[in-house]
Amino acid sequence: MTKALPMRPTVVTCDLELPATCRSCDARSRGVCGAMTASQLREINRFTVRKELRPGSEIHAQGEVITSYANVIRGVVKLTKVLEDGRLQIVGLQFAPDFIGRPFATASAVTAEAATILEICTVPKSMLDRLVVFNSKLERRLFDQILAELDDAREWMLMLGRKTAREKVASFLHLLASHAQAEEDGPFEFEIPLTRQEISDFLGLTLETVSRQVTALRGENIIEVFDNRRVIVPFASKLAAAAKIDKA
Amino acid sequence: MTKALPMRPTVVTCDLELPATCRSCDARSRGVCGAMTASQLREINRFTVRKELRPGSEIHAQGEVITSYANVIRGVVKLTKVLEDGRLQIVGLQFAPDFIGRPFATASAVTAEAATILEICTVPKSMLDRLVVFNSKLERRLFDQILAELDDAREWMLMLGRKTAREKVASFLHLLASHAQAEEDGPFEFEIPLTRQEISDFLGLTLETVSRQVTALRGENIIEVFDNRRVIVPFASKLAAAAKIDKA
DNA sequence: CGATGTCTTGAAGCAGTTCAACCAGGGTGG
DNA sequence: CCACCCTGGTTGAACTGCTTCAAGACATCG
Repeated sequence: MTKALPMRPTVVTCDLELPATCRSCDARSRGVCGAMTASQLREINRFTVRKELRPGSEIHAQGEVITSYANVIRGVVKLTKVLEDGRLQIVGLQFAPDFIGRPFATASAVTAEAATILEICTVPKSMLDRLVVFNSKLERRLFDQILAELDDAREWMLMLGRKTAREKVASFLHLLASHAQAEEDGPFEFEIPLTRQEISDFLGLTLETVSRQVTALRGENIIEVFDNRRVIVPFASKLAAAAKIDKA
Repeated sequence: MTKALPMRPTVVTCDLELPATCRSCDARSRGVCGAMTASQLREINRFTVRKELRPGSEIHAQGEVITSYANVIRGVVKLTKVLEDGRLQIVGLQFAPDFIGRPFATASAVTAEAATILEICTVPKSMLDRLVVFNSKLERRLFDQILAELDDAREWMLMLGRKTAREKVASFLHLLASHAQAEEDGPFEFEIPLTRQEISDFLGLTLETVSRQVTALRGENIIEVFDNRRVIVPFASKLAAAAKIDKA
């Protein structure tokens, strides 16, 4: 897999050798691309495609054959499952620089869809599958990502099965808050990337209940809300308490 | 993995070279041990410990440091998470020959506990962690197991968030049924390995609701029940319909 | 035999759903 | 520029599916 470069004997990693699109990309430092050498990135870069998607557009559907993977560059992806009668549940949310796609599987068990304006970097499945075989570091990164998704899924099972509507909404806001900034108890602000309907599909509630609980949390000064989407959390600890986050 | 003949000098895999305990073990054919050579199994076998646990005894607790992995030989393991006030949710069920333990993590995010009389084969974490580095086939098996657990977790998220009590109970019975036998629509029988309380902890219900729904399903001739634990399903398709199993 | 644990059944209560009305912002076109 | 509609959100009132509380059935066990 190592690829020789024009007139340079030693293989070294240098930003200048990186593809232009990779240089400033978050996926290289914190995502799966960080497991690849400059030469591998240059190789793979010839097949990657950057895409910008509008909210609601589908990346792949439940049951569909997967032909490519992708990395989230900017925006939020929602993973959903539906019953035949149309009942829908969001089973995962992915933020930059998360990896989209189930390694080794041919068909997807979930629908992946842009929740916000979304920028992704797609790569043909066959390409990455081949690379994984030789690059154990890359396989390990993918493994770590899936393990994190499993931990998240189980955390949400606890939320779905045992928390009240109020706790569910607080848990959701806490999740977004923890993505918006690192731990610390000062006041801070973030944007909700989902509609009330989508939040309810994530929490196993109705949109009316979500709306009522947001209003309730606002009434208790646990959050402030502007323009329906912008949230200010004066004390992260109060939000965490309302969410009954489990300390594992 | 190629299997060979007696009286040869080269290192090949032969049942006779296998540790006695491994010879008839299901984990070797269908579980992670299948990814190891006879010599690796002999090596690792010096550190493995077979244990028989009674229902309710703990394998490891939520937040506890993990020092060993294990394989389920016989029985059922439940993975649980609890909130501080004691509310509990089962977030995973493991059957033979599943692997117990989160690779690479130092602490467990869940409690693992015997749900039935349980036989497991434990191995020190450091031992297996070292082996994984050199055996990519083994890593791949672990990866596949985790991917299956993720798919299960998401399936259950849909159930927890969007199904009715009746559908939840039917889904649970369907899950057990599919473990008891392969697909086919004839009548068949299996045993429920959990108490009503545990079923409710799995489905996000109360034990009373579970009891009522079991009674209701029995009244509709979708299932027959003997001694509270033994179930006969006359038509698997009727159970699947009641469970609203999603076709992905 | 009482004691204990698991399960069932009944009746009352309530958290969250359902149905419906209304509000605010943002196009769009006459 | 205003009337119009459309989408997303809020709020109210009635309803209901599940929970809660309570009692009783059944089996096992010292």
